[in-house]
Amino acid sequence: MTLYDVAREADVSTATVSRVLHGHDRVKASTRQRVLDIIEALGYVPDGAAQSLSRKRKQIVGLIAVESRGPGSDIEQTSLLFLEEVLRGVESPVGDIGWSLLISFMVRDDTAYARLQSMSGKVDGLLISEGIVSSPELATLARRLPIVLVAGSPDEPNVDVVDADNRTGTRALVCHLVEVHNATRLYYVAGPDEAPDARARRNAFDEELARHPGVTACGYFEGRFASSGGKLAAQEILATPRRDRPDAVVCANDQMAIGAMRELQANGVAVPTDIAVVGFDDIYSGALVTPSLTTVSQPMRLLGERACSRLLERIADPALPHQVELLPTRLVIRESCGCAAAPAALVQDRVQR
Amino acid sequence: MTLYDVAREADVSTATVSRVLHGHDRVKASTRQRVLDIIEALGYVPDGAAQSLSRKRKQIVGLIAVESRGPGSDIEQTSLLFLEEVLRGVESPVGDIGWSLLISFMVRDDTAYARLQSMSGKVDGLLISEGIVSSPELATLARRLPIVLVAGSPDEPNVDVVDADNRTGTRALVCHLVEVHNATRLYYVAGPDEAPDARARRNAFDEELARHPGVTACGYFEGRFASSGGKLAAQEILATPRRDRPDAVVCANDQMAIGAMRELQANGVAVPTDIAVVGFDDIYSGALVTPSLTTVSQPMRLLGERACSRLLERIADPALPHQVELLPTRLVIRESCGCAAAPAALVQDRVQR
DNA sequence: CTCCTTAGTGTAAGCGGTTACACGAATTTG
DNA sequence: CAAATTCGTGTAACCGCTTACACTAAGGAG
Repeated sequence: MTLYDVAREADVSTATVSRVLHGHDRVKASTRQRVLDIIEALGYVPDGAAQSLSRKRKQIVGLIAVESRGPGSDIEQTSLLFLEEVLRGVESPVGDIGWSLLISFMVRDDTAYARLQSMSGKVDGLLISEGIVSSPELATLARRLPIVLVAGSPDEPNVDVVDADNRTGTRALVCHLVEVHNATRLYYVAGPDEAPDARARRNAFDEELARHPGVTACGYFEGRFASSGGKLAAQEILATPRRDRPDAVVCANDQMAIGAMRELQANGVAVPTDIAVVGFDDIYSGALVTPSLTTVSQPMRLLGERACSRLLERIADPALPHQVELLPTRLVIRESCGCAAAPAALVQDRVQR
Repeated sequence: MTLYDVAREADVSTATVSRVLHGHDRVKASTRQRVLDIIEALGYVPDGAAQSLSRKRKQIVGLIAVESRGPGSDIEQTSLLFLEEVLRGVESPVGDIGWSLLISFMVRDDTAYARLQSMSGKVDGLLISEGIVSSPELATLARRLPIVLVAGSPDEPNVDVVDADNRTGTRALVCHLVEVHNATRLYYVAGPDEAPDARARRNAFDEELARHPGVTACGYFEGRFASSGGKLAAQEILATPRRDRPDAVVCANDQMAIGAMRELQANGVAVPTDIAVVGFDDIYSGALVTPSLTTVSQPMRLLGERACSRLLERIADPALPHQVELLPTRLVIRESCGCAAAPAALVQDRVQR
């Protein structure tokens, strides 16, 4: 079932069928109708590969999702909830113009670059959700096709970056703990250092702390973004004498915050009375736990949407200057920071720069 | 940067380059090396569209995800958590053989069929996650390319179906409530009737009830799979006189169960003491709420994996007989059914058929 | 030393569309 | 009414890769 079959059947040339298919040129109404009828009758659908080849445009964008299977970070806990929202965001601009989305999960290993290469042959542009390949490799790729980093480190040349404003979000959160709840001893549960957003959040934590004399970081723990990491951090805290314990535990994501909170509670520490716990991401579960989790909300869907739009712009015009776009985050005050069980209203804080 | 450029540079024919690229034929070692060096130096990557066209195989499978934006079912609550796991399951067999995954979100509307058609031109086979198009349309599609229904109604001809065993799971759950907790008045919060799994669960609920004389369904509510639906159902229950209330509320998914539970609790009804509440799906949040949610776990990742493998098999051999495969579900007993806060161990119940 | 294999490589015909260009017919213009 | 447009359509090259087939050179068998 090809264009030729349709053309023969309708007794026209393939050019005419193609014209009918795309409404481009002027085709006599009667011819058009005849061709359309044949197409309908034959159930003809154009072959995407042939179209891509001929148009020199695949009309496909690729999305690389990181599949972290590292020890201590199982799938459920890591990127779950994050990817799906981003995905929907991405699909929206892509679908609007009739393009498609090719997705691939990759582990950060030595096969990643090869797989990326092969993927790069099948798409017009790439959305990479994190630094799964080294910087030089990325640069090589970027020379061949447009690349937008989603939540990546903003220091790559030749790529665009769209990210949530981890810095401002984290600082607002810390500021809230210090200024509203008078926390003076903060404990930080970080994400893996190779994740750019984990680094950004941790740096912002330090930065904000530096702005408040008398407030100290009384401990760090690298929890790898898994709830088990939060649990381990909590155990470390529980192992210290009561008076050396922090006032508040700031976690680089919600899963770890939930893990930490539960472990503290299971050992008789009241949250937030004894120790406050806060997270980052605003996952669905955060609103359900007791006490409900104070956190920072990332516009995940918007993240996907903006990244994809940017990519499409760049595909359309590769000469565009490269940009870094930071999307605003929003402080979500709930109970685990020590605030009263507030009405569902979400409070918006602002940090001074 | 095409195959021809490489061929010219290496002073061989395109055929030889192609052979080197795929290791198929015997190529002299020295030639091979020279070609590989040139490829490396030029950073050549084969064009996917051209390969697809030439091979008559796109090496791409499509996944259609339902995007329900209907009233009362926002995105977060509906398929969240479901899709992502399935996705990862699907990607695994696909990635193993170097194929790709094309994904599209679709709303069930009048454009769906057209979009599906267009998608069908870009892939070798389709994974459809629900009945987003009518049965005859599906049949037409299935005539042109292999289709596997993920969690679909098993009565389609010409398509394969892979689904979780909603029936057995639901029956085990109901059986548990009745036999262990002596529930006699059950209230059912259903999903939207157009969703095949919603229908399957509801039917199983009725079926199991019929097996227990003296046990009655004291109410139904269609909650559209959103937690707000659970809330509304709970309000309906709260509006009835205390003695007319159910012993247990069985929800077609966890989000609704959580919604119902919170609304009941907010109005002074103790769960599970006054009324038990159970769900379906075993989402991450279910373990975190208080009381923790008794539910049925679906092997979502396996679902994706099996569906995809089946599709690949069918693409390889279209003559294969069509099959329906039901994947086992697992009863997850926690607290919300009335069981004591058990150790983390998960209990496996079994229902007699 | 001829004939037959086999290794190694090239030629060129597709794969299924798109589209620049060409061309006759119909229509408009002066 | 001839010339200039405009309309409607066909011809065929091209997109980049794969692969059947053909061919040469070298090695082995008789």
